[in-house]
Amino acid sequence: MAKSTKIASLYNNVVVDIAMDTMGMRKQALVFVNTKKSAEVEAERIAKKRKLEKNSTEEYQLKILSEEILKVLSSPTKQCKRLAACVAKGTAFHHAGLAAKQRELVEGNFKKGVIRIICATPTLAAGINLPAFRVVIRDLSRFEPRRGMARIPVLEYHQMAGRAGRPDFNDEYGEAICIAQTESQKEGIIKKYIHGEPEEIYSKLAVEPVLRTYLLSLIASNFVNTIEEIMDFFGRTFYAHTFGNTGELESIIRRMLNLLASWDFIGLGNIENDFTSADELENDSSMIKATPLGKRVAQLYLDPLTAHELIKGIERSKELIIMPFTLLHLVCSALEMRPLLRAKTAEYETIQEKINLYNERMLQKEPPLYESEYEDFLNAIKTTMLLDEWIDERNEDYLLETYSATPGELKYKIDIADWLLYSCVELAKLLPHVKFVAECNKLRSRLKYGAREELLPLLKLKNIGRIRARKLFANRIKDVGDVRKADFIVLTQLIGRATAIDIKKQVGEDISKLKVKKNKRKGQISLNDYK
DNA sequence: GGACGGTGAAACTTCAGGTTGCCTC
DNA sequence: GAAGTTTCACCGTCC
Repeated sequence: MAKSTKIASLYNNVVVDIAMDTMGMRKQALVFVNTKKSAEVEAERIAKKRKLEKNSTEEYQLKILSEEILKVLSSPTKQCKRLAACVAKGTAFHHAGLAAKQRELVEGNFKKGVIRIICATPTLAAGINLPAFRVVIRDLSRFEPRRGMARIPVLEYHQMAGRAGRPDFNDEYGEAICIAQTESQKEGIIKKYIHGEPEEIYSKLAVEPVLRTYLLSLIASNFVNTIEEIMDFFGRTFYAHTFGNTGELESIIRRMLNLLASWDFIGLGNIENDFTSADELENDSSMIKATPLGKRVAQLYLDPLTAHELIKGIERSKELIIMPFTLLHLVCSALEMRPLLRAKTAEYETIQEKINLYNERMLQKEPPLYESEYEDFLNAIKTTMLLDEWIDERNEDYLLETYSATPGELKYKIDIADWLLYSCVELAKLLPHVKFVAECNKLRSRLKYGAREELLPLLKLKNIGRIRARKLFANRIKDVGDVRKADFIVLTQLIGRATAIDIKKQVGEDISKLKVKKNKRKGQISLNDYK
């Protein structure tokens, strides 16, 4: 049923008007925008206009939540402070740059009705089930690298608009609102998004990294072992179904087989490793098998090209001193790490200095200047610098200011780097390169905690992260043995009573035998208590 | 006259997201 | 392509 709603224009901004109107109805809204920055700015704009009743339950609830959000990281970033300030007014922004815990809090408290408005990038529409009475789609276009500003797909519009209405909360209907600046824009939106057909779904199989990954895993799992079987298999895929003609696919497959063979990931079934090109095969029914290396690559779900580059790096490292920076650079050069941080013109000098510093020891070679890959190379170095500073114990706030890398993005990069380093370990075991395995494992621990090497012994203890470990280390408690020897009072002063008891227990000391009495004043212990 | 603050136009900068692996000391 | 941010010129006010 068509229903028209008039919303008063009071704030000189359509989104703020709609948001205030929604809250006035005691309902909730989701606002979708096309950049992370816009999500933050829009949430702040609404928050500034929101007036809460003084000393109300709502104000109190939001204050508590706001404080919780601020405390998520040990040192709050500018982003944390902005989010906390918004939440104090019942609005929030939501995008992939948030710390995981903050996302959870925002989502959970929107579901509970504590947060009334969320301004979000499409993250929210994709996976999470967060319905709201109103959905405001402010931006229907988005910047795309080679195309400039492009209209978003109809399917994506449906994803967002579909969040409108909460039947569980007795909403009889929901409202999805698009913002148009002009009358002609309005007509365009109605034509494309309201009455238009969604796009066809197409197969991504012909994208080379996907194809070579599947090709290798099909061979490695012995699902297909001859060119005939391979062609037959791909002939029955959705890709072939959509495009009909498999001629193009077939030529790509043959090219991929040649590559896999030249990288030693596949070989002939009877005598392993004895062909370097699929063109050498006598016929299409020759038995093709994965080599042990190829099998491992397939098990790791690695793109064979990435695996090949990693292997080259591992081989190269045999003649070099392996350093954390060069290891990180090796994984940052992999396709899986993209999108990389973008090197800005003003940063070229600092980046160049890093390159000069490590140049001779780099596991990935520097491409020639002025070639198209050079920009990627600089971006990879900048991403490496971010991770290198992280393992040098820089905090999230510094990293956000220096690299514009939000806590959420940092976490994502760390996860992928960890997976690639794990892959390096597995590949290096097969090559074999023992020293490389050890260095990778050490680096993985440092990456996990964001700590220097000297803290690793302490980080093995549960409930000890980089902050507490650094405190202990600064007080000459440097490993498990030192923890065992350490005075309980000193430990308590450094990391708090509960954690002190906990880690003493972990190193095999039963603290209850130490007759520790709690002082009247909370958490404090006097010398007399410790006998 | 100079320091300071406010304002607005012009120039500049930046742009969503998030699968896979595993046993390990 | 457009939103958001930064920079800078300009103006008014105050001491």
